[in-house]
Amino acid sequence: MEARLRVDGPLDVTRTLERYRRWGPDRATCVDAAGLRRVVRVDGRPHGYSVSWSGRARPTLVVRMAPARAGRALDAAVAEVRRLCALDLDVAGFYGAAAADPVLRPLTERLHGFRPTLTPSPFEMLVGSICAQQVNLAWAFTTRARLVRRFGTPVRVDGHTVYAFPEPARLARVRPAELRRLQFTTRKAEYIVGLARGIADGALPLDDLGRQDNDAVIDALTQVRGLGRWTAEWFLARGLGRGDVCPAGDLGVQKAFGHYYHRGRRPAEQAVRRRARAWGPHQNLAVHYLLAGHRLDTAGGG
DNA sequence: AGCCAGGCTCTCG
DNA sequence: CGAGAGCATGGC
Repeated sequence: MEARLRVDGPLDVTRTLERYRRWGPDRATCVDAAGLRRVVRVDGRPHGYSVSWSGRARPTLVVRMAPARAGRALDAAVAEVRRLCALDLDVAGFYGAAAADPVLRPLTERLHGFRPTLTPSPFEMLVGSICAQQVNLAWAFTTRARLVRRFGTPVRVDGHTVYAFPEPARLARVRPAELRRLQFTTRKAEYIVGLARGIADGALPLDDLGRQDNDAVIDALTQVRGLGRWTAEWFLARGLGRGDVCPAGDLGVQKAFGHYYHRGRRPAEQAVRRRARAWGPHQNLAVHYLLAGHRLDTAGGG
């Protein structure tokens, strides 16, 4: 059972999904030369699926699922893939706006078809962000991977074991001491369990956030212990796919801006915010390209 | 050895 | 309010 995705606008799938293999194999979103494997939940039931693609500039994406699965599960998988590849973002519009910009234009040429990956579920996005708070990204990846293997649901897909990301209800009944054993800090353990409980008991209706404006989302998220503005802005950018967002407090963003606009000196958050605001609805993509360009220019660092 | 990593909370002045 | 300490660990 399979579905084909029509891609509107440029898409370099391999480069877009590269972040899922940068720090080693990701057990929730498995990307290798064969393609992508993941698990989608429908009514709480996990369904494994795989994605392959061909063609570079305008690839065709094929989503496959075991034939016994209901059509609804395949639809859900297709919806996930649309998010993972950010197929609904206005990349062409960004390229048009960037054409007049001496910094962005070369980046759009070097990184043609590159898109941010939008995390399939709000909970997965927020837990990933908590893992990444303050520590280097390699360590963030390590702790997140431990959490996925310890509490996720294993599913066999094409001969590989892929883990469905743990649901809030599962992490809600974890004792923080169990997360400490995975080398989460006491604080982060409390944040993750607290967040999971808030979602599981309905106090924090994450799925409603998609209908609220940016400021309302930031207000709602920053009321949750462990979620600050940095986390909320990345949630808007990489969770909800909002275009008019710049996580200006992010260290990597500041270093990238410093590289391109301040002779290598890291600018203050407000300076980043001011510059980004001029890009209006394209801030998210502009930031994404600056981060990636900086990574290329510094040979994998930053 | 000591400082830094894609922060956040809590406590003080 | 704004500043500063503390968090826990890996990498350089």
